[in-house]
Amino acid sequence: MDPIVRFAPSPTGFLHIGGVHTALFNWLYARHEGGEFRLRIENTDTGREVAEATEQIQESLRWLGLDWDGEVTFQLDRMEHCRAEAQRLVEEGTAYEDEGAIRMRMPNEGSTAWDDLIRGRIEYPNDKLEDVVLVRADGRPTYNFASPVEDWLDGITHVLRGDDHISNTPKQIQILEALGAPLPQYGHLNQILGEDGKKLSKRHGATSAEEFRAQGYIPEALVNFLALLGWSYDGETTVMSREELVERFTLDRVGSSPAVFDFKKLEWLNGLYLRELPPDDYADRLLTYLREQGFEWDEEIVRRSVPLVQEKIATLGEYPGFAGFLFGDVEPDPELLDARVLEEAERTLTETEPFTTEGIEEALRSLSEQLELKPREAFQPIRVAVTGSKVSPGLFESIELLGREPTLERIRRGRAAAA
RNA sequence: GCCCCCAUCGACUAGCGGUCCAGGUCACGGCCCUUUCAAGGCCGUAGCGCGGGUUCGAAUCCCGCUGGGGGCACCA
Repeated sequence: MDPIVRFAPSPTGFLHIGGVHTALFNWLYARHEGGEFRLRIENTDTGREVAEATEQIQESLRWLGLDWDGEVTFQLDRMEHCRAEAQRLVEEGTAYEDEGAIRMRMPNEGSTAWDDLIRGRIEYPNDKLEDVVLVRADGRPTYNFASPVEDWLDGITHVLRGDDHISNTPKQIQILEALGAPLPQYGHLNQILGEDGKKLSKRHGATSAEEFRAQGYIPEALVNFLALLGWSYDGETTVMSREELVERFTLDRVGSSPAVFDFKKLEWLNGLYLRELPPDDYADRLLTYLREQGFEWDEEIVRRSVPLVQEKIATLGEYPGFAGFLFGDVEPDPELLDARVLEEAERTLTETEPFTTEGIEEALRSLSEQLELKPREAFQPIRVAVTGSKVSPGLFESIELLGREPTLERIRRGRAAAA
């Protein structure tokens, strides 16, 4: 039987990276096994629901390429069904009314156990199980009731979720058994922690898929990175495409210990994926990114700048700071300028023919020789005057792309500022 | 407090009793390349939490401890 799994976020805000991790593992499992991956919004807590969240979660999943099967379902839509099931339990005597709410009687002896897909056998003493509320006094089912009922309704065969749900599992198993429903198999994924070993939160940096997107990370990198948090193929292979991940993903290689989110490694992976992109693709993504971030820069120049930046930046977010000089004035630090060098550079570049990367390089190299300066000594003031920074794309390419007049203009201004 | 889960380099991990004086990747350090910054190449530092067992033999199995995390809601 093909597995049916689900990702069931609650719409309380942006999709948290931990949620992405859970969604990814479910998705990889479903795709690898040829099963189904469903998306269900757990919105029984109407009080905490954020209006935009439902759409944002879907948008994030689409961006990441985690496509789901069938229609998105909403927990609240199944409210009536849940109520009816709860009523049935009351009639059968396994549940009872308590101040308007319906609670289920939990056993006090023995233990509830299951063979966790990734942790092996877990036993939970029943005397620690409280009589869980199935339906609130206002008629809305609780998460711990609606969730298993829906898993049953949807024919979910495998529940893969964060290990913070371990203590909910015995309750849900008891509920399903009382209902006479089949049990899915449960697997509890490892938690993702911040650098300090605490649960990943705001103060560690970006925590939502949206934030990573805004910082210029691309889905391939994020997916590859997250897959490696709690799963490995052979311990040696690090870089894997989405297809390779799907092909290689198996539950028996999923680990159970918590993993610290390593932003540096993500950045490295992102840079790697960015560098491997075909230039046209890179340009398209960069353009889309810049537009999303509110930069309305000339498309042609952005495209032509791709070869200058692709090897150099690890996130798209670095582009404005790195190549922004191509689109607007710069404010160089006068301390880093050098009037004599700039005067000679202006003279040289006025006459340079052809005004191409090669021509410019040749001209400036002979300039540095004339001035008896090391290349770096001669080029740095020019770089600063032209790009406004000590760090920039290749100088000659940058000058060619900027154009002769704008370059000369900046050098003139640099001379004035230096003097 | 009670219950549950987890435990290999700073980080992610490989290792499922001998082939491990523990391998890969990021980070870090050094060197090379070099117009800056990256990228790239080469080299290197660094780890089985502790204590008991089991066994001819343990990072690998068992127990305890310690440490970390999670849960104990009419939140999800």
